[in-house]
Amino acid sequence: VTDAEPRWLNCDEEEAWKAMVGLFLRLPSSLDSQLQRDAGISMFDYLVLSALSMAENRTLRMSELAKLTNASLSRLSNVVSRHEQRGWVRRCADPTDGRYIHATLTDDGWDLVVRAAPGHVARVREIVLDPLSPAQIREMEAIGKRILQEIEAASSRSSRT
Amino acid sequence: VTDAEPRWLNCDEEEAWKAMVGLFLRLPSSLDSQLQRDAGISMFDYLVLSALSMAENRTLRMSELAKLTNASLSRLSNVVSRHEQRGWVRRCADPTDGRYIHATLTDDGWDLVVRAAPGHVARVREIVLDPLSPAQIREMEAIGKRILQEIEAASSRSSRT
DNA sequence: GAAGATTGAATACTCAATCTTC
DNA sequence: GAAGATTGAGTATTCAATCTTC
Repeated sequence: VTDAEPRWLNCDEEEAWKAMVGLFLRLPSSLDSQLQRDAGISMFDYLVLSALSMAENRTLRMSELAKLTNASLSRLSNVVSRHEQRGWVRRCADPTDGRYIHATLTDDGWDLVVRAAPGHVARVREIVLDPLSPAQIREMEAIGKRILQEIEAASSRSSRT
Repeated sequence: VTDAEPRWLNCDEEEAWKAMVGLFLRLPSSLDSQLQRDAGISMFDYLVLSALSMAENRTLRMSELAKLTNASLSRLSNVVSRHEQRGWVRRCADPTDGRYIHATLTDDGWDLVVRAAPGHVARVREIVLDPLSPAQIREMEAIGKRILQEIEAASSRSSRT
């Protein structure tokens, strides 16, 4: 919030940014449409269920699950409610501290993840991993982590108001 | 859709993919929240208005605008309806071919873009461009374009059914 | 009939307000 | 009172169906 003339993007920056914007507008829908067609769930549904499938006892606290899936607690809560209604997940309070809620993947939920995983991984390989060189894959990781770190910093700056 | 054992991700791929997923789940909300706070619009609203602001006569066909903003025609149509109600955009049929609809940025829409741009660009610099080296910015462009190309290919494969 | 565009219904997301447990 | 979690209202997105114009 300064009055100085903003530093507009130069040509290279502009191009790179446009590619990035295109990516995060198109990649999610591309992954969603494969999963929706083949398993009837969204990418975010898959993230939630697969995070549970890899957890000890197929169980995680809601707040842990939210961190793992990059979601707000509110969004996660809504999504898990739907999952519970469809019988994929069960929730119950932590006996040692009632504030924590444990979400557990049911057998039906497990079966769904097992059925959905191969097609999802194949699509991720097809459009992301296989077209890139190993060096590019490493570079993508570095770039992604660097930006995530800044997002984290920016959001904690604005939250301590 | 093959029965062969799927090629699961190795460690490096897993890490890189997780970073990418985190990125496209968090980056949009980070950009949205800055624009929402400072200008009362979403990132996608900004993309639409700013695309018009850079077009000849501040005017584009709906279908062109959809391509530029990576949106479906249906999503764009809904968004532009709202923009029209707020007086930021006007639509009228192409006199030479009534199937085409021209969307034109109004003076109010222009003012909004002008007001919103500096803060948005500053946020993009802050969390994306400035933390990366010039080489990384070039690499990000290459990676983004490569993946977009595959997404394009995959979607045209599935549409010619 | 095909391309461009819109509509409406179903679904999902966001934000602020609320509730519970410690 | 603060952390964890949920709720509901308002808004946005998606998908299929429809409408127009050529």
